Amino acid sequence: MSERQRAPRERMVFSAAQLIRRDGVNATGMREVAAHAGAPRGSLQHYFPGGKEQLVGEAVAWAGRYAGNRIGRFVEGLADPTPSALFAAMCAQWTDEYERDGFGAGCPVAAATVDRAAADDATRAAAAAAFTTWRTPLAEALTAMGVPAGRSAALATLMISTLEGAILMARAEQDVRALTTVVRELGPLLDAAVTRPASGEPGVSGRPGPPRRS
Amino acid sequence: MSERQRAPRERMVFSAAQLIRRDGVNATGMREVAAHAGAPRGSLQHYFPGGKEQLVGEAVAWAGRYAGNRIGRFVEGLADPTPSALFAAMCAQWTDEYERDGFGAGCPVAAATVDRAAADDATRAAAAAAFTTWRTPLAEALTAMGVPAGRSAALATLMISTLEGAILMARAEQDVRALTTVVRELGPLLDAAVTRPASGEPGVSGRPGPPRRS
DNA sequence: GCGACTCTATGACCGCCGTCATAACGCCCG
DNA sequence: CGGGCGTTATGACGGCGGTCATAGAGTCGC
Repeated sequence: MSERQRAPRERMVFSAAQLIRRDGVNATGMREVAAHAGAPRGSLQHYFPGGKEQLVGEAVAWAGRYAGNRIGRFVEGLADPTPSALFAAMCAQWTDEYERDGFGAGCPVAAATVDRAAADDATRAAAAAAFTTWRTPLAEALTAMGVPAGRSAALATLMISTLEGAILMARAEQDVRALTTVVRELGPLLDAAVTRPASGEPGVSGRPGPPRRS
Repeated sequence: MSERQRAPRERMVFSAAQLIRRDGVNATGMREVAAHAGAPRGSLQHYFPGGKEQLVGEAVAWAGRYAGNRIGRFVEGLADPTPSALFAAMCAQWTDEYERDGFGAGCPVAAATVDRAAADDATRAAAAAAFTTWRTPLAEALTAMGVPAGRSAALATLMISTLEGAILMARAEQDVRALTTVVRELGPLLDAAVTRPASGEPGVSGRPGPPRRS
């Protein structure tokens, strides 16, 4: 159970997330996950004695962590740390993927919610937790950008909701139009929520600094 | 039940939409649809020789038409015909359902997209068409409310994207918080897009002055 | 009565699913 | 060398999936 090995079990979780992203939870078979991860079939019941529910749950949790971590990296990479620029970066990750690799995959958390919210409460809760681990650092980033603390959580919810819906529409239409549209339309509203000149850069807060304009 | 004899086929489409809404496309069986509709199993291949793909396609199309028709009825029922009020009505349909019947079901078009976008292009196209039959009357309603014609389609896309994402989050969290939040946060932006005092809205006389608040 | 047609009814086929049972392998420890 | 244990390897089982094939009911014009 040490982390000396880089990939046996973890690769299966990652593969599960990828396949769920593409085909949904129900259409993703356990054997398929093992094959995709290049892992032996017998490892499934060894690493995931809780069966598919456990595997899906970990895949969803992984996706939530990934999305949450991306927030920090987005903020770091922004030349202009405004809410609209952050939202644009979040959406750009999807437009880039869609233009590069096609519209084959969506958000695994959305897939888990659609396929399992009614039937499997554990997976539903995992999806809710994933949304939280995504929303929390996003709200903190907004606060650091100058959005009032009471408003940040609401705007984070709005941003994630809009992005999720735009991903859905983009996939259905096989066109990034929805993603680019929501970026353009929602941006001004997000920036208008900034009331003070943006405190500390990512993570560290409390240090007042002048807003860097382009 | 007089309708019981009136609509054997239509009931199956409706039942399919309901079950897809709850469990997703893959988890919804043909036998289950027939049973839910109170229809004989043999009617499936009679009315839907195209198999599950046809049934799902018609269910998605039905959902799109339903959503599109709701727009008109929402506009008629609004005391104050503003974009934010329309968006609030659209979201209220979901909060009402969730508070009344629980979080058992989501949007069937979203479910079809998640489950079938990668594997079944016909269903994916049906989902895209459903989004269009939903977005078109919405954009027209916005234009009638005074939103510039060039802006209406973009705002309609934004509204539907946000609503779809909020539905997703609400289901995962089993809490209407996401829905109420996006209504509150997005409303001002929508109303700010109104530039002229609402032209010919369906059946109601125009009001003087730009609409403010809701 | 009698086709013709629409609809219903049922059973079988084949395949994939998740899970379980069981056994072998690989390697370090004693 | 001989266990012990984490891991891998197969095979079987029961169930459900969509679809096909075929035959039965009901009804209507003639």
